[in-house]
Amino acid sequence: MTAMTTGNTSRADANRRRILDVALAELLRDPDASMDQIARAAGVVRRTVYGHFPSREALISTLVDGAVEALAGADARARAGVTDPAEAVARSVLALWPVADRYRLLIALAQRTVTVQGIRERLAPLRENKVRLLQRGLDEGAFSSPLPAPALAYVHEQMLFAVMEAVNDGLVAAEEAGRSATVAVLTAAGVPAALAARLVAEVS
Amino acid sequence: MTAMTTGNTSRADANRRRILDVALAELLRDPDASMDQIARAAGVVRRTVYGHFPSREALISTLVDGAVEALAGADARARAGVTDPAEAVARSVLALWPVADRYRLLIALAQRTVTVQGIRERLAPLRENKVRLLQRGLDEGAFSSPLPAPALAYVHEQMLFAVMEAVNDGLVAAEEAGRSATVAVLTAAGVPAALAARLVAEVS
DNA sequence: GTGCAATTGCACGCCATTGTGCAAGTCCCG
DNA sequence: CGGGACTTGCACAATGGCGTGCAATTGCAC
Repeated sequence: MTAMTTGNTSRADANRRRILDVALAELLRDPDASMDQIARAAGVVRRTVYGHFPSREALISTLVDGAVEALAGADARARAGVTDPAEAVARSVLALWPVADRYRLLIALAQRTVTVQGIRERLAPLRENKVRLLQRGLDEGAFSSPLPAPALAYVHEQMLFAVMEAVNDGLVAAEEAGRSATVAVLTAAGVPAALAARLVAEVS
Repeated sequence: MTAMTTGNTSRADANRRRILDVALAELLRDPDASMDQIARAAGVVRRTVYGHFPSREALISTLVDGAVEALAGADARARAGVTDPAEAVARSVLALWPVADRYRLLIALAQRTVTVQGIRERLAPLRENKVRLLQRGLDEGAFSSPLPAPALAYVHEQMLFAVMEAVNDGLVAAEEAGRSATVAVLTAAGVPAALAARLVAEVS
């Protein structure tokens, strides 16, 4: 059992992956889900989870690492070589949307003050990129808001969360959600609604 | 001790009030704050809290009741006799802002799936009013959004939460926050930024 | 000042959860 | 068909929270 650290059997690998997958879903449903709930949902006994992850903290931390990597990657790829702030935001949000949806749990966890050490910290670089982009847009007059760029970044994040909730509650169609959210975010940044809609239509 | 239910001594009343106040602050800092944390913060022993509230649930429920009442009252008063949708939203948000800030804990609690029975339910009437207002604005062309009115309501709520966070983190000045948040909300609803700013300046 | 309500300071019992230990299984690779 | 990696099924100790009981104490009001 201690040898699981080498973890190279197919069975063990599959289990580990499934535990992570299920944990994501389960923690999304309830951020306080116990190890037992997660284990059962993964079709495994609690003891087995501890074979793969030394602690609850470690399990969540692994989840966070994966999420941060996926988010940062998607954002970087989407914005590569784009100079227009509005278009950059549009591409970024469109690309981030599915990833953020999958890892939505993080947003929920990051909102709670008491959680895994440093979720916010690990997301900070990503956020800083966004703040810089927004600042540039405000400076160039592409955006317009009474809020300073960092606050606007908060607002954008929360807006995504809100739209995800709306999808969850059946208020918005899943296929449309990404585009709608992007238009909404641009609009909130002061881009005229018509322009935002056109831009998103072109880009996606 | 059982007689505390009649609760008419000034001392008991003061304590009860202080417990509620402190609980609000403490639960805001950490939604999972224990009864002991709350009691200590209120300068009282845990046992005393149970003298005033039969359970943790009851304590929070009392908090929720107060919040819902305050919010509903402020909203109704602010919108009385206002017909223009944009102006109604502006007045509503401006009036709701300080109350929502005080009871911000609720938003945090309402976001968590597992909490006190029916926070969402008790806030539902307030939300429905807002949805109707947004719908009317969309119909009349005052607002513009790819999101349906109920989803837009979610977005507005989350935006307020985001701005409160921004204030908390020192990104926005507290005195400006209410107006800024209102402009941001109107902008997100598709009201041109300049118009939103002017409207808020007139109204506040 | 005295009396009564309120508060305190223990004492419980209960329950959920976390993390570990260990022996007996099970599965699959070679 | 072995044999080693993985899993299971207990059992355990340690926290830590909730809600309650009761005797002793405090403090306000009258």
